[in-house]
Amino acid sequence: MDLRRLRALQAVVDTGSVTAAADQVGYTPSAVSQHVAALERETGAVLLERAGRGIRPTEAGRLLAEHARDLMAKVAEAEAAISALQSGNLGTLRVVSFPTAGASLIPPALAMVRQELPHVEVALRVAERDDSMPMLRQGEVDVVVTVGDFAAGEAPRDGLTWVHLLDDPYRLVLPRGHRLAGRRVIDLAELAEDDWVETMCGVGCCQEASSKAFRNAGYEPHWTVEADEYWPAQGFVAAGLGVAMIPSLGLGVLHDSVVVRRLRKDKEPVRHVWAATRPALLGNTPVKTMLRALEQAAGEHVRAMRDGPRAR
Amino acid sequence: MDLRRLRALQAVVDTGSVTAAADQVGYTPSAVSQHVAALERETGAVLLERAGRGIRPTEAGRLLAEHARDLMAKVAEAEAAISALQSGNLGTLRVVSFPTAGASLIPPALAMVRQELPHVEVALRVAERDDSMPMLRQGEVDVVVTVGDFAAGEAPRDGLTWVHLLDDPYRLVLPRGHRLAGRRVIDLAELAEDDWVETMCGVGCCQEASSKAFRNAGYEPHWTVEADEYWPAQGFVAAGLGVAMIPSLGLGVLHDSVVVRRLRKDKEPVRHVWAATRPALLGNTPVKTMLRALEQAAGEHVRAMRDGPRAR
DNA sequence: CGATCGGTGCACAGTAGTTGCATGGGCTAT
DNA sequence: ATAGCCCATGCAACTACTGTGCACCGATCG
Repeated sequence: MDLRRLRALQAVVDTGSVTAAADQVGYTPSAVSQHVAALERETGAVLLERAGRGIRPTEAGRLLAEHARDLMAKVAEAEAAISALQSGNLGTLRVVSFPTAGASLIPPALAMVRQELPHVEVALRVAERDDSMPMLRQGEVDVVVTVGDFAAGEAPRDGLTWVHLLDDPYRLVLPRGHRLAGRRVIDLAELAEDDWVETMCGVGCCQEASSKAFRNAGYEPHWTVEADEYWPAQGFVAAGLGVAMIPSLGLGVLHDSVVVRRLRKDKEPVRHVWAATRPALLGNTPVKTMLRALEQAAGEHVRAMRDGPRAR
Repeated sequence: MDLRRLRALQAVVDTGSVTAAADQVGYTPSAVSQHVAALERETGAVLLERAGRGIRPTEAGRLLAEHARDLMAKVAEAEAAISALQSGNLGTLRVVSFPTAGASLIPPALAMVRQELPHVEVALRVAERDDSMPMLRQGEVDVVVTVGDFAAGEAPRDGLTWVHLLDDPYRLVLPRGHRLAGRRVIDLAELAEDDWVETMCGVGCCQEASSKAFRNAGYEPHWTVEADEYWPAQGFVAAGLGVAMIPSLGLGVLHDSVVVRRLRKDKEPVRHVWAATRPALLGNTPVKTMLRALEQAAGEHVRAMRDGPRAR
């Protein structure tokens, strides 16, 4: 059974004439007649009978035309659904991010997506890179926001599409009364004798940059307490348990009793924050929108860091 | 949008593999791949993405495949409906008959149809030939049972299909005490002086044969009362208002006080009773069944007339 | 690292679809 | 009654499409 034939039959039944049907569907009367003849061969039923110099649909013809109408409606429905999905009026966008981005980068980006594509459902999960990348490759999620060990412009050619979001610099967090609190820029070496609050953000892929910075400064810091997140870490600093080195994305909210200071530009450790997706999804409106939103949110974060009164 | 393509896509999404889908629908993997590619071109959506050495359907692919499943179900539904209609498990059979057949011929025929095709609706109307034939030609009804002015084997070539059912002989109906009531066969000429009960069955096309018989007998009968149907006419005869000539089909029920007698075979007027349908309907199971049933009912009526104890 | 598997692109063969034209039946106006 | 027109259909020719076979490429597995 062929949709064009059913369409032709439906037109014939609707108009009551082969010629008018031909006009309607843009064929010649001959083509319409042959389509109906083919349907009659396939179904074994007589669909039209001659009536005077025109034709009249039989009961079978009317019945099949009725079903054809149903089918056309279903086809239109399918097309509408696909085009809705294409334009982002439907579907689910599945995003995974690493924990810190989940606080400062994702919320504004998601807000933008939800505003632009209000009918898209967004499913957000938080996971480290070792978990999130396989999920992306296996098609369980559509967009991953993660820390990469490669700098901007050095995206790996691994079959995925990488979008550089920002280089997230580590900052020093000092208690308000710290001897270096008055300085705007601090060299890591100056803190060799201080106590340190350790921050274990999950499995520590984001620790690489910071530990390298300590190696370069020539000492291993003296850890006092270990915080499992960046916000409690601020509390430990405020309580005087030590100083901490925290990436700027982790400083979205600040404790009253701490100050944030930059490290010397040339020795400033950074986390390369990337978004990744599968190339097949680049035509996907929600994915495109999300990537755009992430870039914009990242840009705004960078601007806020540069201009912000608290140097965060 | 093409059903074959949707079918291919559905198979791919179901099996998760182009090759397996090709096996399922009986194509080569290349053909399936190209069908999906065509769908992607038409919809502008990516339906499949490569995953390892296989493929994985995208959200759009799954969505479209789901709609394809719906469509296939609708197509199967349409095919089932048509084949049900073909086999006579569906639909409406519209029959028109002349009044007398509506009493003796139609009921057993309809009973047979309803038994053989219990799901077919039957719409029965009663009309004279001048009304019923246009109805048949215009497609308002499917089968007409009527009195024809042509004998068996002389069906007109008028674009319709005619089936001879029976030659319905006129009978004499006499009151029990009539002077000729003891005879089995009567010559019409013997009743020249009797009073007659006239029977006007509608517009009187069925009167032709009887009036010709009177002309042949050489007299014009003396009409006393006019009955609009055959059953009341029996009542008039029973009441002694005269004798009547009534076709055998009109004698399905007999009044207690009348007797039925044959006319001389060579002068016996008959009504040619025919069924007609449009040739396009000859493939229609209900129509075929109805025609067969009518022939059978007619045969049984003829047998009953021949063997019946009351010579009707 | 070679072998194999799965998917895809390309050229070709076969088939189906579309058109234009001729035919035939049926209605209508003269 | 009849000529003319209209509508549907069959036929031949051309066109477009579809399916196949083969080669290629990337990915996986031994």
